[in-house]
Amino acid sequence: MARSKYSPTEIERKWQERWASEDLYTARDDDPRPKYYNLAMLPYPSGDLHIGHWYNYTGTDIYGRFQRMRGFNVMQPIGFDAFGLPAENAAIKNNIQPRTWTLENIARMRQQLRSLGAGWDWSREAVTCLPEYYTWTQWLFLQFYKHGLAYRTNAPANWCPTCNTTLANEQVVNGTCERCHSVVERREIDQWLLRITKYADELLRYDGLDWPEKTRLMQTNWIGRSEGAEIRFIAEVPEAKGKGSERIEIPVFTTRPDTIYGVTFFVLAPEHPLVDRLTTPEQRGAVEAYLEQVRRETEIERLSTDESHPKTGVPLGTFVVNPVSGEKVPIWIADYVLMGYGTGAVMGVPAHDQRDFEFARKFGIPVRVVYQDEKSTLDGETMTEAVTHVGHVINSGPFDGMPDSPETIRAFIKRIEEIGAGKATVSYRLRDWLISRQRYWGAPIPIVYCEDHGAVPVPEDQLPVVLPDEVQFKPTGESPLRYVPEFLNTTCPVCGNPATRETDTMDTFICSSWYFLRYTDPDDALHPWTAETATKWMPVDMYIGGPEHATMHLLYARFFVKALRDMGLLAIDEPFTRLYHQGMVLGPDGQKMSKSRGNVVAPDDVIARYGADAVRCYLMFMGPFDQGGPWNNQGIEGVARFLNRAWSLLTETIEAQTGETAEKPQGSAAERLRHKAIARVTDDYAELRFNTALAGLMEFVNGLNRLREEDPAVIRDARFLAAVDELLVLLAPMAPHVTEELWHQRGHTESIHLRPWPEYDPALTVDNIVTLVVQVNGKVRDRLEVTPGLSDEQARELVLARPKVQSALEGRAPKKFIYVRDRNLASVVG
RNA sequence: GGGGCGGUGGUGGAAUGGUAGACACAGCGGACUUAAAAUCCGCUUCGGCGAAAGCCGAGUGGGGGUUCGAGUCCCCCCCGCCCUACCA
Repeated sequence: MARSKYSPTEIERKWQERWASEDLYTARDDDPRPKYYNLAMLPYPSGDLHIGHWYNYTGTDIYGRFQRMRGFNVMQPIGFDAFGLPAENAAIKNNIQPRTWTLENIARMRQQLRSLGAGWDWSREAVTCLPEYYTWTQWLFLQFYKHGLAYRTNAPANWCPTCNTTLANEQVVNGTCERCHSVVERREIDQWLLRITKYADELLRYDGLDWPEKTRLMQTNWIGRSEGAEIRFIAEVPEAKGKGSERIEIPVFTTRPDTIYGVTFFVLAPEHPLVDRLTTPEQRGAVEAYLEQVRRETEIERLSTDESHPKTGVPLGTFVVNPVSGEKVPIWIADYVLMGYGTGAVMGVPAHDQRDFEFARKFGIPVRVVYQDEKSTLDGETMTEAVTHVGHVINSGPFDGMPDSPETIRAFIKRIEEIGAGKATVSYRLRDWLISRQRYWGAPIPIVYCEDHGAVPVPEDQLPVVLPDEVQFKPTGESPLRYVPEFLNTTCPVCGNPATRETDTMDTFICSSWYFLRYTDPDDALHPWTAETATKWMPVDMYIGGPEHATMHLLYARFFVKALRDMGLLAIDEPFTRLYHQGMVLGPDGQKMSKSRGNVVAPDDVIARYGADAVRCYLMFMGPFDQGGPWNNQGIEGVARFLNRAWSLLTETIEAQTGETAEKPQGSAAERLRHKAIARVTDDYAELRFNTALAGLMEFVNGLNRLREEDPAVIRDARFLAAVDELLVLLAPMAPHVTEELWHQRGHTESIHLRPWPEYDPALTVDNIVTLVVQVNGKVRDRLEVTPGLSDEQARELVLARPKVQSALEGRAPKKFIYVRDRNLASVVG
């Protein structure tokens, strides 16, 4: 018998073209079915789609296809996050325009994205580096500015000396640049920030979000909300020449105002603005030496992997007065106090804070206990570590005897407020979002500087501020745009006098903070999105991407949506209703893939050899989708074999249809296999358990082949044919090309991907003979074939009559008999 | 230091408190073939007994507990990975 052979390459090309020409995956805004916005994180166009992209997009696509078959109007767009540093680095290295480099990469990656056979809605594609996109990025910046959410300030910035640019806190990893790993320095620079801190509290709420616990926790920790008090200590400025002494108040932030009687010293961050004024002439030399040391050592220390850095510091020679106890304690500076958190000043309570304790012990500062345990064993002289929560208050005047509790803290705050020394307050770890980049390849910040009018926003009708193509890349530390006179020089929108443009560009995370909105209507030339379609499609129902974006992109996008809502531009609170993180595909050696290890698997090669369907299936079969796993070159062979077996089963069954049907006993077995497969596979798809879904489909195929072995004529039984048809439908999300091909060979003219998802009959998922497992005293001792659903009495009688059960009981009478009908299990205790 | 995830055959991994190892990979044996590839069939947790069907024992990082029954739940310990890190 001449049989067609499964040759994926041909089939896949054919169907990809056909789907494109029929707009099969173009989501219509006026479709009456319920919408489903199925989103994958958009790629950066680095040049080639790597296996991680394939993994992410295969899972996303399978899920989208499943939802489409379940009756949803699925919108599954794709685009490119196309601004960013690599384009500029490539420009410098290869003497090619960043724009050219990027667009060429995009062209190549579009082909690769197509070769995956995913149901992308290409009509909605967005490319963030094109003026029709970034004009709206700039417009959004102006809205943030208008609403007081964008501001410019001179503040210390993370500076990467190699990339010659500032970095956001999120881009600093272990004190080094996340991209080039140079040690990050601190510099004072004028820069733009977005006021994300205004939304800190709301960002801590995840109402209605189906997000991984881990990701929510990471965001919560990143935001780092601490309740406490701001307390003003009073310092005396040393007498300057010709002036008398002066008293100034220095606020500290503390979460433990209840330990204020335990303060034995006071510490400022080295960068604190009052350090200079509070240094006595005697200490000036030592202080300046220390400041120099901190500047030199901080970054090196941050690099060191030492668990605890030894505490360093130096006294200023001046003192502060504790506003509650009236006591005078010395002021120090130390680099364990950070200018960027709280107020940059802390009250030192060594007995009850471990960092303060280490500092005090090192410099011989007294340790005063203000919380005592029941047995009064705490002694400031002898204790070896700080004790944070214990017993009751002592040495604290009117507060003595109060327990370690939130009420006690409130009592202290009340007292502090009464004497006018401070107030209850909340501090966050989260800082405002620094968005200025001294780089060329990004969206220009639409601001003009005028001598008379300062920073003036570019009028909206003059957008976009177009990025010029011809620039020189010089390692100056400034944006190359500064050296393009046609760009730099302009006129003030207010007075018309000569003015200069802002030459910094925006952090690319801005571009990716709203792209999911642009997808809802990417052709709108008059708005960033159309209210009506955005309302229809948002929020995103399922968002799939890597967990590494937890504290950056995913937090920024939430902030954007909340801010835009408050500006009246959106009517939703959250962008992504359900979030899912795929795992990582490792090299065959179980290690992270990297060029230096030589364990990189190139998707294009594998597809050329096995076809996209096999690659898709294998990626999903490797392990749980959220865990990933090592790539195994033999593993994909197994999956390819499975697709071949399915192909043969299908083509042979189709060919065997002669018009005559055969009613065979195996037909009803085929029907049961079919209903069981539907039940199992549907659940697995819904929970993104693609590995077990595929295992279920393999069992389905193996089962049908076994029936065929028993009686080859079964393939003309209508129930067998129905089972084989169902196999195609169930496999379609995973292997879209081969199933489409066979579906048409089967005689259908409409795409299999528009089929409704099948239902199953629970009654038909039950076998008519089941194995009853018998445990005696907890050990499996016997198995017997029975019809399901025996009564307790029937089961008891059958089981106790079994010789193996008898011998296991060794003549004892059964004390207890448990029959679990649903589990087909009996347990005898004797 | 803090937080999270995980530890199951030679390998990747299955397993609503109910037959541990589904489904695959690799391996071994066999069929087909002049031969090989491909394909198909069988075996494959470990130890012991048996000619075999099979039987007995152990077994999910280690120790304890709850339960008729624990990979799964509880307590203690060990190991690995990821994130985070002087946040007052």
